[in-house]
Amino acid sequence: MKTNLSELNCLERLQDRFQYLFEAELVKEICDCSDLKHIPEDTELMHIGQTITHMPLIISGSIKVMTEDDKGEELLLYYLELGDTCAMTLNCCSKAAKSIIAAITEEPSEILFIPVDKMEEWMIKYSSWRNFVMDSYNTRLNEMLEAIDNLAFHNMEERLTKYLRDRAMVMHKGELKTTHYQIANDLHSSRVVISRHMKKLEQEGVIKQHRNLVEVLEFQS
DNA sequence: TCATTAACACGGG
DNA sequence: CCCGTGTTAATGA
Repeated sequence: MKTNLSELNCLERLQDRFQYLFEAELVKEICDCSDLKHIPEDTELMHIGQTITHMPLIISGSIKVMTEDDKGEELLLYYLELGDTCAMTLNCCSKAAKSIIAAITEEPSEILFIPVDKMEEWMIKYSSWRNFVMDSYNTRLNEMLEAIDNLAFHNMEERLTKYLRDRAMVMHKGELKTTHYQIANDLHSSRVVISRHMKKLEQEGVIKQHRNLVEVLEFQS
């Protein structure tokens, strides 16, 4: 049976996505005080230094979370998908904290924005919310460790392969609409190096290349 | 040895 | 013509 999600209202959509995660009253409360937004792809939701006022909850689509060095060079940390939230926003309830990461939509996404001052209240009120926040911390910490591991122990070719597979996984398809330059930017590398490794990966049969398109071959969701 | 930067050629839209 | 891609040469870590 197919459900046309775009015709459901906010409460129904929340129940559809989170009924097994949150108590019914919490779902209702989330619905009452938060804002569901449709965001086009490649939109910067948050930049470094921006004050955090809302926490995002991903209903559909995906977001890439990047860090930045002092020269403004970027590095991909991890992706956020359905049901994920950004752990960086979780520790700043009622404080005017500033973001240390940038968040950009990878594809058109629907995101629920929850005011941060609700977080503390719900932490006390709902055990499902506490568990959700704890799980998010855990998941994000593991992903950060994985990102560090990648940087420290793997060369560019391994990083590139992992990057392509991860990205195909997030998009749920093997075709990635991207350019060598964008990949170089995400991996904090140069296009020359990416072009060289991409060529090699193509010869090895890992990927197939077209202009503005990369096919990740041995991809499985 | 491998990454980066700059520079150039080629081809498609 | 502009952009994405392939390649080389020089330099650095």
